[in-house]
Amino acid sequence: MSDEKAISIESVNSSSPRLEAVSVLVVDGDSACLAILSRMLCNLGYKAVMTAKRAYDALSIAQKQEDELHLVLTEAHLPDMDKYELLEKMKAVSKVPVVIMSDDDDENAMLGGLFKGAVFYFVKPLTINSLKNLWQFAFIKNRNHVVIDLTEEESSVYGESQQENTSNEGLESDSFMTRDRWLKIKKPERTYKDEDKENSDSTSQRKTKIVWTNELHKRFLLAVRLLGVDSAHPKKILQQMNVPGLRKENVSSHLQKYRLSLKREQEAIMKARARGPKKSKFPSHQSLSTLNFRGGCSHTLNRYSTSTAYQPKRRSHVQDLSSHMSRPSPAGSVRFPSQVYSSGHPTLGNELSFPSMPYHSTYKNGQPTLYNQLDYTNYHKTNHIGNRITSNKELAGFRQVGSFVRNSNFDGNKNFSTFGDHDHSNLVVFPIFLHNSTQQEEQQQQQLQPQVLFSSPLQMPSPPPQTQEQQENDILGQERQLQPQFLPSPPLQMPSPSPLPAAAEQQGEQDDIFGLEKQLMQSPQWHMPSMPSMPAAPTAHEQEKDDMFGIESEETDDLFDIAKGTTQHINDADFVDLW
DNA sequence: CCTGTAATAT
DNA sequence: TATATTACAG
Repeated sequence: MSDEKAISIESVNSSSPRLEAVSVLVVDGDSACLAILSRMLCNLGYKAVMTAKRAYDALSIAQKQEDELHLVLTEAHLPDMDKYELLEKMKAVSKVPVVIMSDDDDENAMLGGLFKGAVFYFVKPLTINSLKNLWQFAFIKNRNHVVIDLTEEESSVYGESQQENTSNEGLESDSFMTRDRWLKIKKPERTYKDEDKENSDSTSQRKTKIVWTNELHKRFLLAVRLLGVDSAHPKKILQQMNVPGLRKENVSSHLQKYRLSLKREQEAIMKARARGPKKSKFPSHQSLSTLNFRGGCSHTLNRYSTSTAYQPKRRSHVQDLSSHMSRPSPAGSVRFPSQVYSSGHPTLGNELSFPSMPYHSTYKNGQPTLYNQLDYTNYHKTNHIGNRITSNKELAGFRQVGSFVRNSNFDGNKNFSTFGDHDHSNLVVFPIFLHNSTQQEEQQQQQLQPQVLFSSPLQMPSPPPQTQEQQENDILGQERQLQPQFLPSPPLQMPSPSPLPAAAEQQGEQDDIFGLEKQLMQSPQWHMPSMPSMPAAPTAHEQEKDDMFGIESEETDDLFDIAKGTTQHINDADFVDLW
């Protein structure tokens, strides 16, 4: 392995064979620079060097040559587009990695560029070595990364060891970043061995933990439904969900849990029904939820906990579900107390009514079952710094069911704050930005690329606390505005018109569901870049915590996580355009 | 290789 | 607790 490494390093110094396979598009408004750069690149042996003086040219080239183009090297300031605008538009057109070069060595500028999707930011003047090594970025293309490990000093602030997240890719001084990144960026190929040596973390480090917010869960459910049971496998689901940063393992894990919850519900229902049809119906939301969460019946369901171990047939539930899942619309829609964010997000209340389970009536043995109607009472919300997480009943229930069953000694009065994760280690909260752009930019984008707003997850370096704050103010400021999902009017990015009127929640969801499905189909890539940290400011909105308690403590936890940069969260904001 | 499941780790 | 990871069986 060390051989391997030696070789790659060497190849960087001399002309690399890989370099010869890489074609580059150089974009610079300055003809002279353009000429020089392209000349240099040519001389270095790059496979092909194209040039563009204007951003639009670059875009069209990228679009036409998507397969042929491996890398874009662009000046930050182009005559026909604003700073970084090309980056964003480029994302819509091609996945080609973009490297920025600029005179501006301001950290904020750099971060901004990276945050907008650049894979690297060169501060001019570029050296010949830089160009020689440039090819490496071409290999980033298919990297389905996200990752961001933020880290460092922060943890020490909290007295935690940082051995874990040493692999920060991020925020470092230019030179440091350059070197470090280059080492990392190299194709994983078979160099993992030596990585092992350098940063033991990178290999074995636990992946960032995502938080299954209700939104994400809904996304998940939609995906499952859209796919139909037969193909509702992790991979497909993942694909369908289209949430950058979400990994198959996440989905698998969630799916596993989801199924478990379904199964248990089924069993619970069956049990109940067998017991006494009279009161065991669970037709109303409360009954079951209460049951579950209040722990009233813990004993009742208790047995399932043990059964988990070895149940002859598990497939069965899954199969069962299938029938449900494939059923498009519920008979009697579940009526959740229209839950509206105090934030004033009108449609979210509606979303919540999305059945998490198989739909309402199912025929089992010829008998309609209504178990699907159950709702979960444990409505609660969590505030994370800047991101509000609202658990919907389903999700909560979904979660709760599992936990409930597991805990035989369930305390009826206990608060179940399912979202608070007290594990400070590696929790990741993905804030979801609207495409990493301001609303205005967003609109511009829409005009140009109404439907395809593709953007890839960005790596967000995490600077030390104080600095970070400042930087954020400048760089992330824009995004932050989007954070609170109090967007006045959901910027719909898809053709599909009419955002669901708030009134919708009063009609059956069926229509909505379909509508949503459609929208979902066309759209959406989610954006969940990881965020270094969120100022507490947005949190100010003490929206409605009318539901659950135990929020405060969670907040605190999240603060820690976020401060450490290890928390990612999925923000509701991105749902705006979906619902 | 991909799934689903269970067990276990964090 | 919730989620991740791993091992293993199909």
